[in-house]
Amino acid sequence: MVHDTGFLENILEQKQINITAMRLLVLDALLQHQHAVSVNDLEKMLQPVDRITIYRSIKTFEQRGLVHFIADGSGSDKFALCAETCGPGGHQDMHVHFLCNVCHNTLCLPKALIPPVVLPQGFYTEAYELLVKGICQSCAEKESM
Amino acid sequence: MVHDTGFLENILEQKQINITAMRLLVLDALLQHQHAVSVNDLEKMLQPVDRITIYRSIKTFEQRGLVHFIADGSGSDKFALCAETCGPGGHQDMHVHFLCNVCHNTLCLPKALIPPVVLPQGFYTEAYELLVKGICQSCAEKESM
DNA sequence: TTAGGAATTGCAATCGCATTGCAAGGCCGG
DNA sequence: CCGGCCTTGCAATGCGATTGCAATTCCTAA
Repeated sequence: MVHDTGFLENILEQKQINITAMRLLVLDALLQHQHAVSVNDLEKMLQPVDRITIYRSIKTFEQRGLVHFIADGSGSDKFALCAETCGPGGHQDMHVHFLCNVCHNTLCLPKALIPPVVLPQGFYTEAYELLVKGICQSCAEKESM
Repeated sequence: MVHDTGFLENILEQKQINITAMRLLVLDALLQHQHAVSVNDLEKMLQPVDRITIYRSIKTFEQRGLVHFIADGSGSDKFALCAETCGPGGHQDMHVHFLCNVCHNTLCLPKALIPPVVLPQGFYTEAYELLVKGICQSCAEKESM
């Protein structure tokens, strides 16, 4: 673990998630990434930890509003830490997700707001998700060298 | 088949897709839906046709720019007919996809344009996809009765 | 401190979607 | 009619994810 245990426990407590050794490990691994990760990514990082435990930890995190799922069309689910305003009642991560065509990482761009979209008459919006594909900052820098 | 064979053949020819009996059946089934469909949907409609054939027909259609895939987070891939400007070179379906929380259908809203999104410095956009979740026109009407 | 119960974890099995390999069939040009 | 290519069908496989169940851990209460 690279993060302080107390720090991690605080995060779980704030979201009303029972503290367990496994969950601390999973959260610690999540915090080490700037980008969205898959269960496979976590499994590799956490070596002997059972895949199923990771799935269930993530599911619990999702239900309590600590992480949100991202469908980036890669075939496997990805997830990332939520904004602090998310909770058991629901998510409010209606921000941009960016999928880099070079490094294939998916990352959250919470600062890129999605402009309101005008839908045809009779449609009601409850949530939305914008997936932008292109070249991320990090890869763009490497290419220009 | 509910559509005229000549009509269907024209569509395939325009996209440079070889005409076969199976592909006419699949295309015919696709044209019967206003919303995006899954391979499962098609399999039910086309009864004795092998699932693998449907997968491969769709894949061919996708490569030739006749249909585009939609990831709506439902777990299974969906696809819908493309705009006419799509071709083997690539797709230009950067329109809104709407997932109804009531009937769970996904539909294309080509007329709802996506406003330009301002990304952080250093990010380059190549494509984007907006998935809006809510209540579709048809379900909204039923609920208000 | 200990007993009991709820929550969590691990293993095995299973499910669903999708893909691949390979052989058979159909189609077309020569 | 023959030969080759594209397409199709079946079987097997891969992979991500889920579920059932038993074992374990954790927490609380006596």
